[in-house]
Amino acid sequence: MLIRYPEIYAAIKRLADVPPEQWRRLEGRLSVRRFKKGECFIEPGQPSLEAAIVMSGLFRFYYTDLDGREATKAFRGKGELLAAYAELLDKRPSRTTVEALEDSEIMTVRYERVTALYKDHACWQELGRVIAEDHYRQRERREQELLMDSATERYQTFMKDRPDLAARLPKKIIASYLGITPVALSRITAPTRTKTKRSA
Amino acid sequence: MLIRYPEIYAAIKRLADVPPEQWRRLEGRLSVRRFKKGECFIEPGQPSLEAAIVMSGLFRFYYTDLDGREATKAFRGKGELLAAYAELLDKRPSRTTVEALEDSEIMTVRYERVTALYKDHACWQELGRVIAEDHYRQRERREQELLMDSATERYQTFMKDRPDLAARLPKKIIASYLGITPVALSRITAPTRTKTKRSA
DNA sequence: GTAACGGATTAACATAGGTTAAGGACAAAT
DNA sequence: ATTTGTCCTTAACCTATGTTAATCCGTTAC
Repeated sequence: MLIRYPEIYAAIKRLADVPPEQWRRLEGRLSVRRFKKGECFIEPGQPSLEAAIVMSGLFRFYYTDLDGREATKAFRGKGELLAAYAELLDKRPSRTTVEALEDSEIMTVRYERVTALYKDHACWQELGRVIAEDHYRQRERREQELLMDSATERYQTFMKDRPDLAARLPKKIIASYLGITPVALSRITAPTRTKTKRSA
Repeated sequence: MLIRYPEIYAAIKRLADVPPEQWRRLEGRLSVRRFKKGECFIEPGQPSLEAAIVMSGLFRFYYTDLDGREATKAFRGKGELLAAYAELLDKRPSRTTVEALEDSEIMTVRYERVTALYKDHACWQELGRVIAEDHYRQRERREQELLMDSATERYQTFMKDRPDLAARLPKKIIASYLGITPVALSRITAPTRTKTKRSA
């Protein structure tokens, strides 16, 4: 029996040492799902049971609060993981929305299929560990930015680190990711006065 | 051979299913270290090689930026883990300070002693995974607060979730954790006007 | 005891970012 | 071609929080 999705397997192998015969146990459980721009993979209140890998397209994670204000938590593109991670771990319904920003295609698997493998082979524990560590780093970095950098600095960092996304995204989404309003972002990008650093 | 630190072993067992014979392999590598109030377990620029468990006392993690401003990232007390986590993972020098807020005692182990065990028994991968997942949840929760809640709301959440810490900590440290100045915190706690929600 | 120091509070002022509203550009729908 | 809707920008005004500085209090050092 062959590897059916060599591209996904290669992506997984980059994270953890999953041998082919283990991979085949998961591979059979994968299903393809397609999303049109604007459709949601995860909506708040839904039980959060599936994880996925993005094959093509782009997704946005965001919180919505009681007043309807949203804050964008992350973007995920090709080869990246799609899951309401904290909610999966806690088996809680999601408070997060995961929305396709472009027409997209993903491979999904029920999360319990993965956790069921934990006891059979250390490679699955390793995969879980590496993914959790990756996620941790992203969150920590962002926490530090939110705590210490002004909106202008966060904008500059974003433009430097993710020029690809900056080009693909409407500015209001970028503003939401930076934790500011579109109006505030317009002020930052306006040509006239340049303000750079939060004062000391 | 007996378990030498049953209390620590019990704490570990709560996280992952580490059998006694595996635990003994790590236990022999633990060393006790003591810190007086104000001393640092980790300082910026140091290579980050050790992880530890707090036996008694209290520690504070904080970033320092170029202008010397600090932002407190987390507190860790008895039974909790002490490590510059992202820096350990990346084998980078720490950008974080970990400072004892009270006279404290910890058990340390070189991080490589732990990673060396990963290949020998799945329980260590599991432990690593569970710890990373735990850390992830903490960061994600805080990111959401910073993104969506006003300083007043963050203060109220902190007082509700960690009344124990609120009682033990000077207010300037709490302010630093909330991402505001001591002056701003004083305003929030001032008796007169009560302001609660960020407007919609 | 007194001096020195660090933390907390308050006031006065400065500024970043939010809110509202209006207008313009562009795309999709009719 | 007109309409509609969405996004972007700009302006005017408002509020939360930062900054600086003065004062007070409690602790530690002398």
